[in-house]
Amino acid sequence: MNDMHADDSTGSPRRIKSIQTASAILEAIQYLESPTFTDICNEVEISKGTVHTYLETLENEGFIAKSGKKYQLGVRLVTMGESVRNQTDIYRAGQDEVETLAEKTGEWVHLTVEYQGQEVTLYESSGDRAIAMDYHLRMRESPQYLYHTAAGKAMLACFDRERVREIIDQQGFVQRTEKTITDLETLFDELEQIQAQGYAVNDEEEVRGMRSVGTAITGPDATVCGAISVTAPTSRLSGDYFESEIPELVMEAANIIEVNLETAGVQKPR
Amino acid sequence: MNDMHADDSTGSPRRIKSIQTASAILEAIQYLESPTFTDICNEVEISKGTVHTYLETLENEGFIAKSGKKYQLGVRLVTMGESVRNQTDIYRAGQDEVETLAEKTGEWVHLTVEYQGQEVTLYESSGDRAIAMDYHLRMRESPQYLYHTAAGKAMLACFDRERVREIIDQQGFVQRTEKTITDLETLFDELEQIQAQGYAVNDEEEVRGMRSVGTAITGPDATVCGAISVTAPTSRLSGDYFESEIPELVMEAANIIEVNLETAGVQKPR
DNA sequence: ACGGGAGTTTGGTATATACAAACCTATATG
DNA sequence: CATATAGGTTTGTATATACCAAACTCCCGT
Repeated sequence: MNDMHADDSTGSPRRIKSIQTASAILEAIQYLESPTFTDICNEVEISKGTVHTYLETLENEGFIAKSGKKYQLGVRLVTMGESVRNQTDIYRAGQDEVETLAEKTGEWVHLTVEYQGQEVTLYESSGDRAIAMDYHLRMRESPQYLYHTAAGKAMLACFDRERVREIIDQQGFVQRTEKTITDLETLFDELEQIQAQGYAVNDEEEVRGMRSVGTAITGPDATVCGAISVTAPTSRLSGDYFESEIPELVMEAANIIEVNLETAGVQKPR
Repeated sequence: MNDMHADDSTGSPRRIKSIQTASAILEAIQYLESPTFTDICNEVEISKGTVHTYLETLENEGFIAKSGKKYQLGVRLVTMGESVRNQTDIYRAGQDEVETLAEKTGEWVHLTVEYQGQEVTLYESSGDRAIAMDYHLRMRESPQYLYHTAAGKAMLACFDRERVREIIDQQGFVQRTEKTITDLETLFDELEQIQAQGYAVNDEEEVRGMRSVGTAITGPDATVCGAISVTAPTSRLSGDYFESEIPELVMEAANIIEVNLETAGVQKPR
């Protein structure tokens, strides 16, 4: 008695359609930066009147805010986002270590997690030599493809290969630079290597002139729960520094975070 | 229990009920920290089956995440929250100045905005002497009452007194310490004083042993768009330092942010 | 094995939703 | 100045859908 009205996606659990619609509208607003009413109508395929009602409601609930004629996501989401971070174990366990690593290296350090096949930045810290702010802004705002970054690849390397295949099947390969990985075979080869050496590198695969080194963080239950990475311009991140010193530091940091997670888990197992 | 067409304020706009319900569920999850299914059912007065459908949908959309039997807000909210901040003028215009001020003073510095009569922290930075981390965690996560904090009072002082009255009418006075303001008259008197001297202080009114100094930030259109404050233990924040040096620094920072806002507005007037 | 609490699925129905089209309201256009 | 046009809001209404209750499954403790 499974399929009655063979509908979309997995199985047929009931869903609240209005929430899906609201979600689409929020996504449109986030994507379009500061869209006007009609911008939103054009993005989502819903009648004007309906969109209007949704916007009214979302604004009333604090999910969006209207300033002048433009819509934006609302500050309530800042509060909620903060709440998520503080409840996420890896954030609490890793925040200090990210800062320490940023100070040691002087570069950008990111603490990320995987979410629905993409990479989300939970926390970041910049050392005193860190550059390319714009890029990092974008990175914080929107999820990234896992195969684009060192931290992402480090997490992929821990996943079941079947799962990796599913993620890629779903997303396809998006080429960002001439060095971006664009086929499964290359990716799988690299994942093997990452597993062997314990860390991943990103050699101008996402942004030209930028390299990074990342490694996965595993929780007490032995599953990956995130990754940490150092990012810097190729000019500074090269030679022995790139190939052994930084990887060493990154792995050390990951290790400390893992220990923190372990002890945190002991403190409140429930 | 509720009146049928409970339309607040303007006219009777249509609303999507499902979004309101979803919002209530999200709020419950945030409030209850890591509730189980039944916890949520008890918090919101909706039948089990319905709650189930909502949770399925919200999880599917990334607004919440289930780990084991517990529900939490989902990482999508982190991304969205970050996006809000980066699109908020005062955040972009003030971030650097907050950090500078934190370095200069060595204490906690907060950049906040008003939202529905409450105070939301957009950004914060801690100097090297900053303490009482727990308190600041809470502060970031949940909105605060404006009359509890220096930054909040600084904003209130810029509001129309009628608006202040409305906000208080709605919220009532919640006493946190023996120094908390608990009546309108005292509040209004203080607001006058704040307007006169250009900054507000919080003398252990929210947390015992903690003082702060804050001032409002006005945008190019001459409306308040936020506030900045310095917070430190009473032992360090006293005498001339408390009464003139720090206020001086805070007002200077606010001024710089206002200039940034001005020029930012000129750059892209759209 | 049994009871019961926790969570999930299902049927039916009241109603909330979403469309279309009418309706305003500014801003351009002739 | 009149008119056109796009941007935004409101309303009537058929129908999709959200909601409850109750049946059901699963899991845990005894």
